[in-house]
Amino acid sequence: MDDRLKKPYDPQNTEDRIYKLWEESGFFAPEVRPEWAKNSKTNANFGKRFSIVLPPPNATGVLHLGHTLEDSMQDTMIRYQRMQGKQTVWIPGTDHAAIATDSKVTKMLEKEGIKKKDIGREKFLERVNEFVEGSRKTIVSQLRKMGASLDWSREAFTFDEKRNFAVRTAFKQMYDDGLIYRGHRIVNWDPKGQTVISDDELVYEERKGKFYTFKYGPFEIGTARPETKFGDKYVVMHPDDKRYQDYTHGQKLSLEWINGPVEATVIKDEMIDMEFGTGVMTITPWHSHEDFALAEKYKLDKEQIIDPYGKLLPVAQEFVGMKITDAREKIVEKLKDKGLLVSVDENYVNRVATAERTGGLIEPQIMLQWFVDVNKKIPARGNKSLKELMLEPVREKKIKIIPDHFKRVYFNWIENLRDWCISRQIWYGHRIPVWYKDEEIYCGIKAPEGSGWVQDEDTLDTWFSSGLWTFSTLGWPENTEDLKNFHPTNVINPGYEILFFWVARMILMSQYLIGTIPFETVYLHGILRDAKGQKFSKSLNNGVDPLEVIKEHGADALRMSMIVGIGPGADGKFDIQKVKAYSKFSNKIWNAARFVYDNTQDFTLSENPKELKYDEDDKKSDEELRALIAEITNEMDEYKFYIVAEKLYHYFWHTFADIIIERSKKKIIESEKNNTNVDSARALLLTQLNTLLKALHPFMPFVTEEIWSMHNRTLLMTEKWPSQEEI
RNA sequence: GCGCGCUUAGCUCAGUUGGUAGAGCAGCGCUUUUACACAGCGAAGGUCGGGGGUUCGAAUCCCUCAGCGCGCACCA
Repeated sequence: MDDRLKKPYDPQNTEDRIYKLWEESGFFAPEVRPEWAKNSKTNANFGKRFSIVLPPPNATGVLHLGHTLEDSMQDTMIRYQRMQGKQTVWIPGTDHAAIATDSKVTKMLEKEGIKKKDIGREKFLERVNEFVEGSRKTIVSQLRKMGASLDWSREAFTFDEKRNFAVRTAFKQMYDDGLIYRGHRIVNWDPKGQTVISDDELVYEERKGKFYTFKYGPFEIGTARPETKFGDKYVVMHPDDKRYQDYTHGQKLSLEWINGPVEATVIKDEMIDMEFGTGVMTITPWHSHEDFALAEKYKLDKEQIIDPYGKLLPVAQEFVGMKITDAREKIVEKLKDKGLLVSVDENYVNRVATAERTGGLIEPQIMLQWFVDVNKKIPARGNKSLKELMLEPVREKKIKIIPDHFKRVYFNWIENLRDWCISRQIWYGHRIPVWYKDEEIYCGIKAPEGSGWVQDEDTLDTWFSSGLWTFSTLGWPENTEDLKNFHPTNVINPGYEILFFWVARMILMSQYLIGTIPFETVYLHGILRDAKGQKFSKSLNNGVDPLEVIKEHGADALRMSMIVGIGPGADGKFDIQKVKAYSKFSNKIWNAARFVYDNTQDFTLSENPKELKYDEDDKKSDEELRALIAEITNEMDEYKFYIVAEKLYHYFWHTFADIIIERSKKKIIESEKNNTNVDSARALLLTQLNTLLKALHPFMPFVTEEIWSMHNRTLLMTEKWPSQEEI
């Protein structure tokens, strides 16, 4: 017996060694394959391929437990498919996460007393790159610790040379097709981050504030934001509101307002909720999405009140230059003095929009920005719009979303989708490939010839480059072998919280740029929470370092705890007890192997197992395992890993160990007394163990590989997944 | 307001097309027998949120009520 087996299983002294073995074998890459897999006679899946791209972790930090959930699932998928004889590739990479990284490095510099603007764009970007490279290295080493069989030769970064080329190519094509346009639109301005952000990057928060009611000529109007009201010269009410039936649409009224008399125009529109407040409101088109829409509808004037720093403009007259937060009470005071304040509700709960990354309070502004038109018909794509290109494959089931109910959420989002604002006023990111010279505009993959051209200062929304990920990692826009072989990818495995951010954008980009779906299956996972069900967060200080868990309990145990009992789309709770339980299971497998190997010394399995004469009990056990294999193979194909893992656990422990091993003990003892032949019992033990090691390998790769290595020269990783007939 | 999900053992959660309910932890009892004592084995524990319906049969399908959670939109 191998000496290693004499002690309990020790993951810490095993895992790194095994990982090195795998990596050096070259089998993570699709080009390197075992002989049986290269042969159409021995491989039922000959010629089939299977690819996954890793959702690239943000290069803003280290991996947390949430990532290990994804890593465990995807490695299980890819190892299973590899053992099925398919040519598999799982592509690693990291995401530059433009705005998140930019704001993180900005904060780091601030701690050093350095202001971004003082060191300039170039120096700042040097610092960012340095930081990102550090994070990337950490992330890569953590993925190795998890046992992830990623093809490192294909590692990509959303902001490396090749991906930058892909981004410029994509941008130009969309620009030429009129899908990307520059225009003055109302956008979400983050005064803190000094950049625009997309609708999806908003986080709404409930805040208690004051709700004021003012006299506005013959009306009473309500507002939570008096500081925006200077320019208000349109007063809106519902056409069916009997209280105001004496006023007509377009009627002009002179009235006294904050800084003197104004001429107000009556607008009648059904957008008004008669039940809310007094049923009358004034509008501020420059600083409200809804008011903007109304102003567009009736071609009303729009006036800017607040500047990008959150200060009042000259329209505010005596309040000019004041911060809006400081001005608010003073404006109310003035209105009160003028006798225009009717009432103040102190307990008003307002939902305010904040920026996801900086926490800044969003101020809608009309600004010149770049947008992706989601409604424009595209002749090259059957006259469909991007919206339709996103809807179609999911509707027609070319893309399957697991769990199924998320497709309704997806449809709901697309139906309400507005044009996607893609320009950002930050330095870190893909620079917009557009140049200006006087009145001329040039969009191209390379800078235009000639002097005097100035490139657009803005960078792109990080999701623009992530949207290309399934094919930019495979070499697009070059028509590479990888692209031909591995796109569309088979499955993508992100958390449901990035269904819109990422999954939808990948479908958009792939459908439009290459005319195919990016993946066949979207397996959404949930959020991993702590044992109490709280989100992991810095403020709660409930973070758990995956490396510590691996060090103490082993990667296999952590992986199992991430898979068993966590259904698709369901949030999981991290409980160290669960990890401990699967660490015991690792040891159980180890000890069972010890027993089997101990009792099968000088015994080799017959080439033709069918010659074996099992007794009734053993025959039953043999059939039971075959049935289990058939069952779990189907379930693996249906991405039901959480069920398979549990079944294997249960079979190994309560059938193989409790029944088969125990029964064989009796037989072996008896045979020693009576000198009978127990080869069939030994054969059953060895066959069952081998089969179970193979079946467990995608879930618990380290312990299974280590045991396998004691009696086999091949790598378990490249063994053939057991089939019912071949056991 | 629109939509989605959840409610199963003391706790945290699984349960694939409807066919006598499962795991981990906790608790209880037993055990050093040729794998395994930081272990193993065994027993116990559930009217599957309430009510109604379809069915030979429902945790599973339909209706309804209640509680919890989430997403989207609006909030002048």
